[in-house]
Amino acid sequence: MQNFMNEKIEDLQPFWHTTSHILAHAVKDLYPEVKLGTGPAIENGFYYDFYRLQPFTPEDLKRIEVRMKEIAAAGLPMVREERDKSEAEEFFRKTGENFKLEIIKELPGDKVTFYRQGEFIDLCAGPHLESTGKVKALTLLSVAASYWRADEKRESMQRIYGISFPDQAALDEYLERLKEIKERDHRRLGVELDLYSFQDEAGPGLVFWHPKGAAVRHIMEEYLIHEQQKRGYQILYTPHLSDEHLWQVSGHLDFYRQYIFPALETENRRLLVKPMNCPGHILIYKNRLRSYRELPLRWAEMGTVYRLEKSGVLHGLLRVRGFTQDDAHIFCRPEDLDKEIKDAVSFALDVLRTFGFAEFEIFLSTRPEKFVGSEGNWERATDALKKGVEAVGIAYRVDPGEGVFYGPKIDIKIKDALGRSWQCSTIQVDFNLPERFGLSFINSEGKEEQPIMIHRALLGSLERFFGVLVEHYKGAFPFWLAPVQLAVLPITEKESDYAQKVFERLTKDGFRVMIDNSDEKISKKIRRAELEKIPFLAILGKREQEAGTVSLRQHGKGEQGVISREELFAKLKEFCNQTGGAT
RNA sequence: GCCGCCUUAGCUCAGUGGUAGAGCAGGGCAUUUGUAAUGCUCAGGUCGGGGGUUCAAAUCCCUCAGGCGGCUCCA
Repeated sequence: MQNFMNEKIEDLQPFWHTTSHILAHAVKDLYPEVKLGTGPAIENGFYYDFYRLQPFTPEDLKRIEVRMKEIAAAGLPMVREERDKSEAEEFFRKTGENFKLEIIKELPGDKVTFYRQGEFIDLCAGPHLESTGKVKALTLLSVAASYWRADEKRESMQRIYGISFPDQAALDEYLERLKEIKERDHRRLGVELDLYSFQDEAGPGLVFWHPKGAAVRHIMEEYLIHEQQKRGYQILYTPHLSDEHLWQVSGHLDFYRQYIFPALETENRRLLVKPMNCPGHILIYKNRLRSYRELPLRWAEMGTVYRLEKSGVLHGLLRVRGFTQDDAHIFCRPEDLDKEIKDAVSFALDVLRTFGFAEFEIFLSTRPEKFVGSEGNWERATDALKKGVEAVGIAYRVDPGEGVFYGPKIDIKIKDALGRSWQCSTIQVDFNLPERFGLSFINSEGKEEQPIMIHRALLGSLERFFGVLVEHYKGAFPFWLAPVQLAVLPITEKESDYAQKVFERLTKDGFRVMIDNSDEKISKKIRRAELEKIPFLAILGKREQEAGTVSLRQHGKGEQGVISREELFAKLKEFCNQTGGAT
């Protein structure tokens, strides 16, 4: 989950922190045997970690919440107390709080601070509210496991999450937002709108695109391919399997092994399913001698890759095991780098805007501690990236040392309709692979020179981006993307011939149209089509048939009046060209 | 992968030891309808798979799979 009203978060931190103490207080009251971990404020609320053998049940949470409300209502003052470390250690030894003891031992200095509210005392640096009474509205949200000190070898704690506010209205607003997030969840909408599925029989993290989801994906792909071709990219296809040797040369077997599916043994080879597209593109590059005259080469592939993600991290379409990247690799001369980067950045933004996103966060990640290539090259590449970002006129942030070992990169995140951000585009300079594969071209002096390689994905993974789109539009895709753009709804059987005529004409014109010939009342047909979030409905009754018109209805907007068929075709044509935020 | 929870009809969910239920969706019939749910009727489940306890298991236990919430991870 992302920030809830950015501007408020800082103010609410002590607030949430205090509520986490109230949580711990309540838990100790009700379950004295529980041992306390830590309980900070987080981006959206707070949590507290507890060590307890039995899991907390939903009923437990209810009891705890009731007790918390009592503690809050009691208006206990939060008293800060300074203690000698030895005294504090003695205290926690007596109370058996071994996790607190562990923390104290690692704290610098010989004083520590406690916060006391009524009978409850906790080791804490603060700051806190002056009284528990400030917390007027609170709720517990969930309980989940966590490792003590985030170490999977240590004790498993139970982490209780909650949130609180100074008034009930703010809490209600927050819960409303949670509800909204749930309603937009692409996993729910994927089922409701029959877009895609996962199949137990096939395995986790593998996407089955149903006709409607596939229709959207196909439009996305066609659009991307077309835009790339307009910008001098060429399309490649590379095999899904290739010899293990290739992955040894690329280095993936060394540092990416845990994500590669086990090898397929065939005859005298061991084949790996590709987790990346780059080595394949490189083989094509190396297939013959390259001249500086043909650079830059911009090679793109809708490249489907498979990565063995741990089962616990899979999440709908956002984290899968098989996905398709809108991948491209640009091989260029060092002197072309600036232009190629600049073009790639503005290309990425164009594409993201087309899909309806208007707000971006751009990150420039620079050289990490461990790196390959020369410092001079890194500097030049980082400089090129910087210029590329500056050219598009959007503020960006530098993440020092966050680059990958093989080169600096630019990441672009989009903000969706709820203000949540999602990582999409990435533009990375690579000093590693050209070296490993010994790439070269013949320069104008007839000498061999190493090309610079840029990895670039615009949407990232089609699956993931599709999931984000579903949530962004709440399943109501804009006209140009909608799997069904218009539904023809005859009012009675008597209009079915006319309806068929309209349906066929629109279909022939290339629109994605369905016709509802079911034996239902028109209001039922409309309801069904509205629930499917079809952008336009053409309702045809006796009057329309006689006049050769259609009664048009737009999703979410209701009746749009009666228009002629020609007007309808013209209108739909126009809508086709409306990308970006338009419906 | 780890911890916890969950898995009953296509979907959403009742049913806690005595051999399965509702609404929606689907099929059929009637109805021919004017902008978000016409009525009647039928069909649909080896209760996620396997094993165990018991006279008897959707229900209790074990195990596997999948999902969910987190943790960790996401060069």
